[in-house]
Amino acid sequence: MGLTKADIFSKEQNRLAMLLKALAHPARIAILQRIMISNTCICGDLVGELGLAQATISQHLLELKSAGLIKGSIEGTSVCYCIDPDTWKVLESIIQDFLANYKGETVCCQ
Amino acid sequence: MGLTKADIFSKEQNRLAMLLKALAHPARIAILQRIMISNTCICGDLVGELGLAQATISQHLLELKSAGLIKGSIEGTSVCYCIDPDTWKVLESIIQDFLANYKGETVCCQ
DNA sequence: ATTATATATTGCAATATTACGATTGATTAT
DNA sequence: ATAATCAATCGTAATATTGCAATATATAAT
Repeated sequence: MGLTKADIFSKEQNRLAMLLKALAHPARIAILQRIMISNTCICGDLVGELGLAQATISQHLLELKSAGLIKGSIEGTSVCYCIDPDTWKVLESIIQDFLANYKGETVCCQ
Repeated sequence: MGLTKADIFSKEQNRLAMLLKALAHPARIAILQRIMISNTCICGDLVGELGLAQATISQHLLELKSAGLIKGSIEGTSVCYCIDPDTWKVLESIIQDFLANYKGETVCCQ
């Protein structure tokens, strides 16, 4: 069907999956790294740096924005993007919580 | 096209995106949580616990296995799954590295 | 050998994602 | 006003994902 049955999972499971999905593309990883490494907003530098068409990058930016991971502000003729600190904190927190469930190697399955 | 241009990104970016993609579904989150919370391998308990058909769960398990996140061993007529500790360590490490790029709130984009 | 049980695979339909060219909209410079 | 620049949106094609019924496979029990 191609349609996730979101209703049978918890709010937290859906939220984590949604955020991870937004991250789960090399172009979006690259965009976020570029923003974070600059430690500032970046304005339009992305096209040309990544080897993707302008429309494609705009689409990836929209996905990151829809997930709440970044926010953009119009700066003259270009648009500046930066990490949305609120969502980013949530992301860090729920990823930590998820990974913390792992208690280390087990002695089964040998 | 629907085909990611993996060749224009770094090995690390592709690897992180691949692992996050394997995680980025509420059913697979739920499966991993179930395995981790048991702190042992789990054998066939998944069908019935999640509200998905057996074929669907089998498919999600295959995706987790293909990404290297879990491994399975045949135990009589059922199959036991557990976290693959090697890949899991890599996952924790590269997620930490990725998140560590964030230097905190900036003063731009106001 | 036959049956029961558990998981994997196949085939299919519905929907989502990725990518890009072309176009549009908005702002700045001339 | 006009042109230039930048980013968003639209339309489209190719491919991927999600989900399940049906079937196949493999082991255990009778």
